[in-house]
Amino acid sequence: MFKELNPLLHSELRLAIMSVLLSVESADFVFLREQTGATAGNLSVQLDKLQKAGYITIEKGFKGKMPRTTCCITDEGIAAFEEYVAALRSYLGKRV
Amino acid sequence: MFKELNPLLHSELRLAIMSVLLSVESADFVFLREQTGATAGNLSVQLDKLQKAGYITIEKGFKGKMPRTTCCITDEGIAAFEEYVAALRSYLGKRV
DNA sequence: TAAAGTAGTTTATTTTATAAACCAAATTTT
DNA sequence: AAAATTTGGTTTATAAAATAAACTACTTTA
Repeated sequence: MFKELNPLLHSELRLAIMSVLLSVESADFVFLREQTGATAGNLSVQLDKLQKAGYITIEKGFKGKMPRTTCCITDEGIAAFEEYVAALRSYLGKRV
Repeated sequence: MFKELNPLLHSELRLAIMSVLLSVESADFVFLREQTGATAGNLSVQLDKLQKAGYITIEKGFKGKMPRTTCCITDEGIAAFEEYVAALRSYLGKRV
C-alpha cells in the first residue's frame, strides 16, 4: 500500500540540500546555508550524513585564502531522490 | 525558497494515517494498523498526536463486546494535509 | 479454568534534529 | 600592531521524535 520513505531523504533540511544540488550541479557551503536557511552546524551535520550515504560528494579547498567546501550530488543521490519522490506518491495520491 | 514542512505531517506513519483517512471518511484502529503496517503502540501514539493537533477525531465505543476506536479526518486536517503537499512541491520541483 | 487472542495504552529506548559552543584563520578597527 | 570582528566551518550537548517492548483489560476458545 505505502512505499517506504527513505529516512535519509525524509528530512526537511536534507531534502532541501538535495533539491538545491539537483538544480545546480555544484554548490558551496555558504550558498547551501543561504538557500536552505539552515544554521551552519545543522548544515554541516546533514551534509556529512548525505556524503556517508554516497548521495553527495564533498570537496574541501580554498577560494583565495578562505576555506571553501563544495558539494555535488552523485548519480546514486539522484536515483535515491527519484525513488523517494515515487514513494511519496503512494501517500499523496493524485495530489502530486 | 523552501516552504516549511509541517512537522506533524512530515512523519511516515502520520502521513500514512492521514492518507488513509482522506480516502475513507472513517477507519477503525485495526483497519489503520493493517493499512499502514504499523505496530499497535506506534499507531496509538501517532493517532493521539494527530487528535491533539485537531487533525482527526477519535471515538471510542464497542463492536459487540470488543472495544472499537474509530477515526475521522477533520476539515482542519484536510487543510493541513493540502498545505503540506503544497509545501512539498517547493522541494520537489517539477517532479510532482 | 487455563491458555491464547484482541484491542489497545504506557513506558522505555534508540534515533534524529537542532542549537549552542567552539576553533582556526582572515579581516577590520582603533 | 594589537584587539576585536567576521568567515567558514566542526564538535558537542540538548531537546524532540520515532519506535519497540512491556503491559492492561477483556474475550474467546480448548
